[in-house]
Amino acid sequence: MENLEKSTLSEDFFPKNYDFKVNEEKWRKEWNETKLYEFNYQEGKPTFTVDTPPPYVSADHLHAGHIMSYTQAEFIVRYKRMRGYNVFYPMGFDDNGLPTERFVEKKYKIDKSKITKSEFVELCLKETEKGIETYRNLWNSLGISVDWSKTYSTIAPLPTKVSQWSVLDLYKKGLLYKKEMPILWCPFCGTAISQSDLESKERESKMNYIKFGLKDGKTGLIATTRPEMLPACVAVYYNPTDERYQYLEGSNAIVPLFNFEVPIKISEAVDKEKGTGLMMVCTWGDQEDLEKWRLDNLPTKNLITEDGRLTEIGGKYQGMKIEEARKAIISDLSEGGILEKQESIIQSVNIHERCDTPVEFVQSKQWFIKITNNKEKWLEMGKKINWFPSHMYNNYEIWVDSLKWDWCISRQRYYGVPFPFWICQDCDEVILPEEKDLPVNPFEQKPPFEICPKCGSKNIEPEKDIMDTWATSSCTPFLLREIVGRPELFPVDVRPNAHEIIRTWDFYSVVKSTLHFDSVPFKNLMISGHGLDEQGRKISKRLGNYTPSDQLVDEYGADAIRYWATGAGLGQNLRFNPKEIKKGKQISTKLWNVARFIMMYNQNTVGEKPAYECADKWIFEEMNKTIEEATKHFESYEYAKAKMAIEDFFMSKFADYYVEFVKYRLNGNDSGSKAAALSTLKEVFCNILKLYAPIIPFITEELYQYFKENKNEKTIHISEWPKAVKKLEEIDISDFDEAMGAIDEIRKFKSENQISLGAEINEYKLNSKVNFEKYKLLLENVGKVNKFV
RNA sequence: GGGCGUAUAGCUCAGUUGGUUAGAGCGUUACGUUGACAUCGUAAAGGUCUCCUGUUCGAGUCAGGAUACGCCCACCA
Repeated sequence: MENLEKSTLSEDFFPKNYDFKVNEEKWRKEWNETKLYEFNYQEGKPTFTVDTPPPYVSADHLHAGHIMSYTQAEFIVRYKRMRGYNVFYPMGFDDNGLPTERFVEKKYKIDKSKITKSEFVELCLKETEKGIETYRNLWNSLGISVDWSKTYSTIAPLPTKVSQWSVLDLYKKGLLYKKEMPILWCPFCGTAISQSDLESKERESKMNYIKFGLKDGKTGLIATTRPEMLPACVAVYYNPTDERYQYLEGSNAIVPLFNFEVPIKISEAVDKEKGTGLMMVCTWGDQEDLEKWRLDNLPTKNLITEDGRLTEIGGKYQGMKIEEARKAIISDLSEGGILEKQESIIQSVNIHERCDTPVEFVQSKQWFIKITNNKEKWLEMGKKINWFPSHMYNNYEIWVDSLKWDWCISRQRYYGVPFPFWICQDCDEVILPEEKDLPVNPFEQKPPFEICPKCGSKNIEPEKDIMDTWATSSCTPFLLREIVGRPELFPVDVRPNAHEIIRTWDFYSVVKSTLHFDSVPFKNLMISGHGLDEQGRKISKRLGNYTPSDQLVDEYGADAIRYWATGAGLGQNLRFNPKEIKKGKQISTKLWNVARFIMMYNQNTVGEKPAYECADKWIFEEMNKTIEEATKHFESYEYAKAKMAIEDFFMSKFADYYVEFVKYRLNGNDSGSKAAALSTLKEVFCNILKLYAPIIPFITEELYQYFKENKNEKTIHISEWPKAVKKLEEIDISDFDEAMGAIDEIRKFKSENQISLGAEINEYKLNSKVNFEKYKLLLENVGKVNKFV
């Protein structure tokens, strides 16, 4: 049968093939120009605020893992936008502090002694700019729907103001204090660090058994991996129930090589089985040393300098680096016959996560936020947040339980937000700015008083430390509202991030919002997994096991990559998989071709009264189920399940069956039936596009232009999310699955007898039970059977 | 050492509150199509649902235990 309509579907009107490069570029441009994602507060419209992680600017290694975690959150954002929320989704950049400095140091191989502070900061700023640009380009090409007009960087004036306000407020509340005490120190980075900056790493080490002089000329063995700590030894301990050492009670031990006496003490905490049961305590070799030192008020011997060398306490080893001193001391012990034996062991040591250097305990004066006295509160607040997936709360709880230190937020670095404080050098009085004067740069601005209000001294200096990166980024939940001046945007609705920053960004945000406002920082927390390479290894810069993101987008297109990102359930790791990406492309192609098919017949039915049939009702009902299911899954952040539901409907029901069911009607002469088929096709397909829109925004936008009902509507992305609607209640399709079964039977028969599905057969004897009267037309036409016998 | 997660076809994963013969996609094989579809269809092969014990009329699903892998934390005399 000849079809005039078909010939009118010109290449200009609807191209045969979908060109993702051209289309994605077109819509990218359009969305940017029309400021589609720009947030403008509207009275009465519900808001949805997203506190997306401000990434570090070390953006030269963006890979599929980054794409994965950001797009997974973005699916939800797009869904919410279509649900009618006024979405506030600004992007930020964490561009200050140690991560940026380390990045710049590595990239330019900087020797810090040969560069001035301002030159260094200059480089940091330059790299920051470049990093932001890289991110912005990639995010834009992926269709991440952030509002670029509200972009912040943590070192800009407003975020600085908020961070400074935060420490000022905490100081006034007595929750921020400066104190000199043993702290965690990174000798490589030359700064204090916090417990959350630690990682542990296994390494080979030697357990040294060293002879200590005891009373009555006896000797006792002490096992240690850190013999270089000997000069800082302040006591020796044994367990009070250890019979081997009872006779030592109240006596002293002589530290070998250095020949000074230390008291011998008892403690239940000493494990008789470990080492030799005799334990030396130094200031400070490990956590246990610190405990004993605190508990028993032991004296302090500062052995380690800020650059990781021995102080004058080290005697002849003074000035040596820790590793050097260890070797030298072992060698001397050995020569003197004081080293009984050495054993190789695997030891796990705490290292600084930014540089892998083993950390030290150093006596230093730092700023701390009180957190260890408040664990119950952090747990209580953590429970008020909805965790997706819920078991991720465990990570949080374990972290809170393991807290040993107050949160050290001061860093001895260059590039970051300064504390808004001046310090009287004579009496240590902290001089505060007025809140209204924030942000302040104490290095450039004068303090509000020239004279110390406490002691009258004129010797006032700016606080020279800067804030830790988490001390500033933990303010984002109450920074966002400041960006647009809308107090009601706090607490934010959702924070999406990967699980490795639960103990930092998430925990510290809870701390700050609690201490300032007694509120949770965010209502929902959406935790993503990691991107893995094809072998299942974590994607990392070091392994180089990834294709750069821009190359991925170029090769496959944004929709296809986004499609891949739906592959892992929330919180699960996802392997990079080119086949899944190609599948994404396939879905696009299928959508395109279905659209093309519908458009071929999309003429000359205007004004016809549609006469709906069973197949129409069936596909509407299936659609309703799909809408309900997909909506339920999106509501609980289960984008992967939503995608599966949508796909099953589109591929297996709509394209495989319904489209086949209506071909004969579209080509036939029953204008009412044809109009019904066409309007059903269009309506259902339009809803399919909407359901897919959060996941593959480009092709759905392109096709929506052909199928939207309201021609004034510019974009699918703020169109209304589909609703399940009751339709065609007068039609009974309770036996429709029987008709489907009959069609399957005919298809199978043809295939088994090597007959083309398109070929007509004269006679067929149906085995399936079916209401033949009712489905005669459908069966004859879809099965292409002339006569059933 | 403690906690959490994962374990289903060659690969990637679904499997709702326990209920016939455990599914999909990709891959493989055979055949057929190629007038919306650089496709598509029909079928075949492929699983002791990691293992053990239990609860039950009935367990991939629930309980207890084990193993492997991943992650978090602790230990680091």
